[in-house]
Amino acid sequence: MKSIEKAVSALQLMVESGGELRVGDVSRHLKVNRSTASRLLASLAGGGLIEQDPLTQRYGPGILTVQLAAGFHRKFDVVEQAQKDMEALARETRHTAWLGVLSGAEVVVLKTVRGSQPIQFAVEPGHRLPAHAAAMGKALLSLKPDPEIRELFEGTLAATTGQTLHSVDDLLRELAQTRLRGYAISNQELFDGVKAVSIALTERHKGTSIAVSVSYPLFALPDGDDQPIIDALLGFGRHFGARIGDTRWTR
Amino acid sequence: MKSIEKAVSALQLMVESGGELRVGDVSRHLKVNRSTASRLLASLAGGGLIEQDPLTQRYGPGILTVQLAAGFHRKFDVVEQAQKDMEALARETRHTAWLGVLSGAEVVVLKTVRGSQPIQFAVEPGHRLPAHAAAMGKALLSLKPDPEIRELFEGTLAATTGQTLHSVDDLLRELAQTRLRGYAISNQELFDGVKAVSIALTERHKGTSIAVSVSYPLFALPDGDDQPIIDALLGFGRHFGARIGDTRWTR
DNA sequence: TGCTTGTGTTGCATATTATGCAACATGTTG
DNA sequence: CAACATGTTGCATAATATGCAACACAAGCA
Repeated sequence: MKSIEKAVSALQLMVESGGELRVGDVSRHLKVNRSTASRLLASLAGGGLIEQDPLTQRYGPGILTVQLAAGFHRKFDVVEQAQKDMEALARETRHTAWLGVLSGAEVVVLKTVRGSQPIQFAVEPGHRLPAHAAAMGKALLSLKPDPEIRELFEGTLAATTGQTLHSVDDLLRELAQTRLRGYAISNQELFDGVKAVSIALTERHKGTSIAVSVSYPLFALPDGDDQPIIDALLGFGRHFGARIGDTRWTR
Repeated sequence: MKSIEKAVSALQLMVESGGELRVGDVSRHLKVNRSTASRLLASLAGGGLIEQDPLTQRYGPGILTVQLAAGFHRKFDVVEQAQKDMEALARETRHTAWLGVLSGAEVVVLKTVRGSQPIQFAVEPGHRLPAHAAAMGKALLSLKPDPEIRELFEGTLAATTGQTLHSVDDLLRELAQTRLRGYAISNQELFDGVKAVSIALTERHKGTSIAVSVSYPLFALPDGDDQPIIDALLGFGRHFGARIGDTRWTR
């Protein structure tokens, strides 16, 4: 059903463009005539999925997206439940706490809670990070069997810093270590000068998995001792994991 | 572009069904063959707009909806800004504070802040209310010229209680009063035994309008004196309206 | 177990419809 | 004012969405 696939591509484009689309943008990126793009957007707008600003003629997300997202959050209501525990985690570590889920080979950030340190790294909810470079990504990938990982990452892995892993074999080795270690580490593999640790939790009944991480700039730990942060994260895992019925913490 | 319109209809159906859809549901409600419904949903799922639970085969909202909704909220970032003032409003009145926007002839609830009274009326964000029966709806409709209202409400108005207005003429009279009064009232027109008052605010630069209301059960005011609540709401309007550049409060 | 029923997915021929072209309308820039 | 960019509409043609079966699978039941 090609026209629907094009429509979804247009929506992805809308996200990438920061929530605003013009007919010309769709025409160019989807390589269709302007007329087609115009009709495509008009159809999406008809049902309220997107809305056209009467003045600028630009299209933006519609109310229907909010209603759909509410349904998504109901499925992942752990996100709401995690709020208080994440605040405690951010307070204890003084650094940003993250929560995300896997989407293909990327991690989608669903929530961030900033710590008390003056300089903090954080992104807006909805942002995507390459799973093989982010600590949350590794934590979530470590739940999957190796063959599935290979399928997901065919080809080379995109590098964002000099530390980024760039072969699937390296990634698989790293995931094996992660499983033994019990938590994932990203040492400047996503942002230079920033380290992060993460654990993944699975809701027993729903089967959905989330990752929670803490990120911290290296200069904030002159002695390089991040054990307190890891302990805090594992403490969070015990508390919150037990609450949502994660198989790892409840027996 | 009929196939896209069908896809959007399916998404609306998903919202109405509480965030879960099966192929059969789409087939029935859209009156298409199961094969068509199956391919339609598969196409939507391809781009991540919706997701299929591998176990139950049911479709639910995908991560893309969250990202799109984030874009929507950026457009209506008043919703975030209003949080603290709404909390103050709910605290002061001890009743639920609501925030919503107009979508056709309905109000979409974007946020509710519950008051301290033991019994509270509130709905989940994303819920739709008939605009002609809700106080927020009347407040928002009162911004529009009469002819536009007539166009929006052709036919009779659906009644949810015995008090609901059921002719467009009644509604127009009510809206005229609302404009003079400065705030809208819904006296048990939406829920029996529940009254609500509301004001609408318009962001000067963006031109987007929101409504904020306070709802309260009649038994909570034995003497029927709701002037304190109205005063609190108007106070909110002055504070928050000035902050977002509403033309009514800033001169 | 064997039978029935309900449901989701795929191959195929046909008819619906999505597409590019062109033209027009409108707004923007130099 | 000219030149350009952009959004929208009518129309003929090519692309594709659709229903019909048939199949696969699971659940309920005698």
